[in-house]
Amino acid sequence: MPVDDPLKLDLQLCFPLYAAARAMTQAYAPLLSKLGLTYPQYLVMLVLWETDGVTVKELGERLYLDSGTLTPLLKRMETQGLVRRERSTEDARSVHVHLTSQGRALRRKAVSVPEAMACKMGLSLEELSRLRREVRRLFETLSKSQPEPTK
Amino acid sequence: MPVDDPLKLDLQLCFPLYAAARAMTQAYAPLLSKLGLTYPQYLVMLVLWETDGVTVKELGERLYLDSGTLTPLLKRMETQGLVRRERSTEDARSVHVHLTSQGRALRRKAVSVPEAMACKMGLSLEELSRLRREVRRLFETLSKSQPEPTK
DNA sequence: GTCGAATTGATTGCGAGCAATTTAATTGTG
DNA sequence: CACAATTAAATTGCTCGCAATCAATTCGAC
Repeated sequence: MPVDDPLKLDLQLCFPLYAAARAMTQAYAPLLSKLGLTYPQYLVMLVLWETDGVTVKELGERLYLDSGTLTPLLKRMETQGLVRRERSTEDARSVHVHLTSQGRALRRKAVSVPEAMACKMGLSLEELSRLRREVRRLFETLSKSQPEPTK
Repeated sequence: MPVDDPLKLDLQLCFPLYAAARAMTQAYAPLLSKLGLTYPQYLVMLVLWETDGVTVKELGERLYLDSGTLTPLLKRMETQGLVRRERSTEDARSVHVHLTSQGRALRRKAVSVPEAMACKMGLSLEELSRLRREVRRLFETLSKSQPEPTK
């Protein structure tokens, strides 16, 4: 098998990306479990702490997740007492997600999470921001390569 | 809410990483579905094309996946006729995974995948290799921050 | 105003991921 | 040899993630 085997080189970027993303959620786990959250649930809370009362659709647009993922996830969070789901009165198709007082209160326990993670990643601020920019660019390119059906 | 809110900054590296990894597997999907593979299954095939007959444990070490993920995945691949699972004769605890002739043949259809993906990612070779190095470093740091129980 | 198209969530079904436990086999220690 | 500790897979149970489909609602052209 040649050294420059394309099926070997292929393990180069995509696989590390895949492995790093999983390692990242695993690194979050011990921090978030103290808050009773998983990583995707934490992402939902980040959006809600910033903008309470968004619809499921808006949540999906911000997190790039669809209702098939969000609906059951939000139901679990509702059972936990972190959020309330309310169907809109103006447009009965949409559902708004509101923080409960418990959900708002959880924010105070979450403020230490980002620093703890930054520490675990062991990158300088410049490295972190450069890597972020590059990964985001890759994400955008990949997103566009998945052409949504032009209506 | 202050502009430098840590819970806002937090969306900066981890979330793009998480989103990019998902976008990446979605970009693979149309290419791999022609081969009847999912992305994790493709990873298993990459290892087997390189080293046929590895054990489940070795597969797990290379892909950072445990038997809880691999066992059902390999069973599906066995049902598809791509691999054969055989319990070792020397050590009946371990299971070796072998390619079938069909699994070996699939390699020819897979050789075009890496280039197609490289195209979708739209990065130069230098960008690609730099990003790979950085993501891999991040992965290694994160892995170490998850101390395996020292026995 | 009415009817067809579009939009929003919910549902279903399946394939990962992973923690925790279980089972079976092997190793090491006395 | 005996038996405790270790190891490798498998199993269980839960949470994503997403494609495909469905139901309810709203929009828009007429």
